[in-house]
Amino acid sequence: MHDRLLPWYAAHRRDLPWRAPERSPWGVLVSEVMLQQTPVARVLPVWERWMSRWPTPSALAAAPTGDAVREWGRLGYPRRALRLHAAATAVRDAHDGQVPADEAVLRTLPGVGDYTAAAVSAFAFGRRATVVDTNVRRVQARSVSGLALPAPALTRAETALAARLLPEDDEQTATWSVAVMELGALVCTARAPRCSACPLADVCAWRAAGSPAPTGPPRRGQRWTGTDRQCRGTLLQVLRDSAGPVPAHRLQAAWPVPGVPDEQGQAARQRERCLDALVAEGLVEPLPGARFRLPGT
DNA sequence: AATCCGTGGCT
DNA sequence: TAGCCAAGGAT
Repeated sequence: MHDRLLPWYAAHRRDLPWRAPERSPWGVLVSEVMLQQTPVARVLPVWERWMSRWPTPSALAAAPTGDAVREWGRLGYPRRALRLHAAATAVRDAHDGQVPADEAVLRTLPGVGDYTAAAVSAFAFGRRATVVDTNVRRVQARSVSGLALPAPALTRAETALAARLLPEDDEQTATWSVAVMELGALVCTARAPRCSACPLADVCAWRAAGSPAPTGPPRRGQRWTGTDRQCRGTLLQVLRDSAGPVPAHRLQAAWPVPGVPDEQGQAARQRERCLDALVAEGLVEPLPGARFRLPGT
């Protein structure tokens, strides 16, 4: 596989700023956190502004958390902004301001799980690490295991397979991992894979089996309308888009939104519950006089 | 282990 | 059009 995929990657790789030679480990960490469950196209402009404003972990750590939440914009999952700020603070206070290279140390940072720790160690420092994301899982499931899609949750076997597929040469492992991910992102996609453009097509176990349809239970979709997630997003958007403190009545006016049913005032209770949770999580700061704002802004 | 946590483009 | 899903993490 290596002699097929590595040349393909060299020819087709996207020139993303966090892959540029001059990017810092901090830039790589920021990109990996932003890319969690979020498409590249939406991350690009936010990453550029973020790195321009906060070129180092210490720079971010010196800013109010609310500034990070606002700069996060509409990337989604705004707790990631909070965790990235916390990670920057930990880097400043416990690691002399330098993003650590060791996977196990990275793993201790807020918002950094198994995937992100391996990715930063590999992509920012060139270390040997087993990087397993949804792209890697899908490419392996198809090309090696002959399955249309990977299992719902990451298995030990998948991690073991990813480790076994890494090139022996330590110098090549990071490039290999990003190449597998790039293939999953551009060719071996979840919905409509472009097998005719795939460098692995003639060795792919899934194709050899006749490209069978997915087996197992269909993924249950995430509801959205009327959920706490929609409510939280709506409340936070009001605060993001406001320069100063927001009176409670403006939040009350924002929820429920048109299209969301409000039986017996349940939407009002939901709004208060979500607002309380946002405050408890540190995404919103309550002020005297029934006003609210992004923390420290 | 299952669920929660945003957002918006794509088919 | 309404799901589907995108470089996961925390609990």
